[in-house]
Amino acid sequence: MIRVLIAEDMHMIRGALVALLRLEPDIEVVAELDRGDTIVETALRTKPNVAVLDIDLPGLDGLSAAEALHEQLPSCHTLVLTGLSQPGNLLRALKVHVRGFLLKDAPAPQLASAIRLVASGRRVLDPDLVAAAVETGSTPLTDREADVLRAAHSGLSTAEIGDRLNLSPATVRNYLSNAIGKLGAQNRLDAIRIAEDAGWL
Amino acid sequence: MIRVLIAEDMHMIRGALVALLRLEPDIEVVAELDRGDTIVETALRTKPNVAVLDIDLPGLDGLSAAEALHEQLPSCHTLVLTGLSQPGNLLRALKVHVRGFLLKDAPAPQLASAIRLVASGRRVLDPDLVAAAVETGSTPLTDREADVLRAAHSGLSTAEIGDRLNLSPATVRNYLSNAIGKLGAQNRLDAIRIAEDAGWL
DNA sequence: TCATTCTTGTGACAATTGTCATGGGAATCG
DNA sequence: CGATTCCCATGACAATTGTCACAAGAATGA
Repeated sequence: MIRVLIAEDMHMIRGALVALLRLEPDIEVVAELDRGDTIVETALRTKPNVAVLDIDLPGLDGLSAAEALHEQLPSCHTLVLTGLSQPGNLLRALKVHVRGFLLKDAPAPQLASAIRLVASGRRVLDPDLVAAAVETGSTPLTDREADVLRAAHSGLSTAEIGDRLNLSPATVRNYLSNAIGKLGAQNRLDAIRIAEDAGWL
Repeated sequence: MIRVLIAEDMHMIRGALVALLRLEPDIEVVAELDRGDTIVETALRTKPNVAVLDIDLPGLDGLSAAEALHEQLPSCHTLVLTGLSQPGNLLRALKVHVRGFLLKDAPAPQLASAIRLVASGRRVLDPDLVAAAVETGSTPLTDREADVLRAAHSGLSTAEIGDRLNLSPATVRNYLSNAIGKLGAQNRLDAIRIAEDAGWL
């Protein structure tokens, strides 16, 4: 029997996924969570073989949780289940020892089979996704550049970003200019779009 | 037996929702779709009592499909199932005679009960969502202002927006300035964020 | 018909944003 | 110990963006 922990913030989706898994005789859902910051403690208590994690979770994102989980409960392998195919996320996932990466757009039966494969120690990676991820590569942005872009993302002006990050407005503009250049964008809005689509944000 | 059509673009989610509904003895899923532009024809062929539609569908968005469906097959009532709670979408949904509006964040059992209520002619609306929708109201933007904001949304410069919409750059800036003012935003990025969150975009 | 709103445009001005050169301090890595 | 890369900052300049006043034609609706 494969013991599964599942973390997905939208209740109905989570319930539906659980219903899907209940149809499988060899799979048992031992924990359901709606946030990321309780994943490790719950896993330590319920000892799942596979953790199915959404990336976009409140509290702590799924990839950070996967990293902590790998350290504290190496016997539990992680399968990431995400909606958007942002290539940067796949690379980050591999770095934190995620064993499987599945899109919510994949055919429904693949969930159970991916869980079985991951449980048996194999990896589950869509070759097209891997190719796309390798092609786009990992982020060209420095930490600070990414910080500034994230702040700009919420519609703040240069001055406000400076306030929020304790930077001089001129420095903020420099970082944004760097980011715009590195991303091949035309302006900050364009840069935000590009970084977000790539999963670098 | 309640006949249900379900349209949701992410395959695994759709499959999971169907699995959830198969547990209900009085509900039968008669059609599964992954795009919006085939909803009406499929409904005319399969005669569902309830259409469960995601809003964000390729081909044709769920609300436009709901409108067409209401005209061509009035016996079929629509239940919208959406991820984000953009208040503007709820208002638009009511305008096109949608009978139920459910978030993917709602508890899983509510899907079946909402389907039963809608099938029996009742409405299913979360009071909190309705209140939020009434509070934010409908869009203050004119069609053109919304067009320009949408174009700006993809990171285009003023000149490019003008090219795309056949407007003088000065006119584009006027529209953006109007939109920024109406939305109480600080700049175009902020305006885009506000309009998007409200579901006005 | 008249008032109103929407669409489109101009020109001028102010404010913000993007670019570039330049510099110093901290950290990392051979 | 250098070399390199980040981080943070200035100042100056150019380009873009945001604001405002103003205007004319089209459409809508009372």
